[in-house]
Amino acid sequence: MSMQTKRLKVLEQPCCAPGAPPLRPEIAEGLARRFKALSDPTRVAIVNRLAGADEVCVCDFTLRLQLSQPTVSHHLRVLREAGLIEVSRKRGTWVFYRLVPEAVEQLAFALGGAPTPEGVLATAERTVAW
Amino acid sequence: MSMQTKRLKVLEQPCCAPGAPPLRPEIAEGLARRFKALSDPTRVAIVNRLAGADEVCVCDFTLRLQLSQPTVSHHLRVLREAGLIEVSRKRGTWVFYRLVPEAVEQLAFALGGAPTPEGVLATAERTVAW
DNA sequence: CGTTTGCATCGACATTTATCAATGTATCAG
DNA sequence: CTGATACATTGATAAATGTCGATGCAAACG
Repeated sequence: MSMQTKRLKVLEQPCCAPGAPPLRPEIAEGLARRFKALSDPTRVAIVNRLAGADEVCVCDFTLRLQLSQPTVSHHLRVLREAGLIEVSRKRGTWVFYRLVPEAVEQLAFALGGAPTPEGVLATAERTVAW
Repeated sequence: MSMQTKRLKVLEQPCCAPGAPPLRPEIAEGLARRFKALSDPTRVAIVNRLAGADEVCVCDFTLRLQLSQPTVSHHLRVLREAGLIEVSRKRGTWVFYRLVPEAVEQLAFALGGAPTPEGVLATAERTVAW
């Protein structure tokens, strides 16, 4: 057993979909902390970009996003400390980040989303009937 | 055709699950705005309570939450303006709020959660295998 | 009518947050 | 070793946010 024990600190129960059971305060706090990591458009864009690739170089973000390099670094830190992303690799002076799919899944599950079969996909043909 | 045309302003595509397509900036902003509504423990607790009942009186929140009445009213306003909750009924001086399930589903879907068949349930036996 | 009750709004305040310039720190190229 | 590059950290600042007391307002009660 290599040190690969997956730690899942918080929240494995739905909270916000109809029928959800009452939440203990600390669970609500943990959820709020993760939602806060996604409460900024730049960070949503970062997560979205990471969702479309295996890993992305920080330099990619500093190029695309119209923000200073420290600001980008700040947003990456917030997402990292929320457990939504992690450093996947360092090559020379480059740093690559990747998504932590389990963390995103937990949030989706908390919101009542059924666990996706493969954790992948969910294409756009669910363009909603309304 | 009664006035029941459902308006779904924003975001009907996944954003943050592996394989998600690139997001237009305004979509990322709309998502961030809704996540921000859930970025506070009190508001998560409110949504959670609303998820467990058809409707809940404001007086119920002011009693349970350890906060002043104006503060509770503030949080309800934030959630309401985010489209996550709405006033369901007014009886005398009482005001009742209810969840807007479609709004929560949208967020779950954006995070890669498969659309729940009935919009209900998602029990706790998905206590994760880890 | 006046009073009470439940909730919203306003004004004030302390804390947090997003942002940038400046600086620190590895890593690579010469 | 020297310089350059990529990223992180620090410090500062303006804006946003959570909180509360005071006030406003509409509905019910007497």
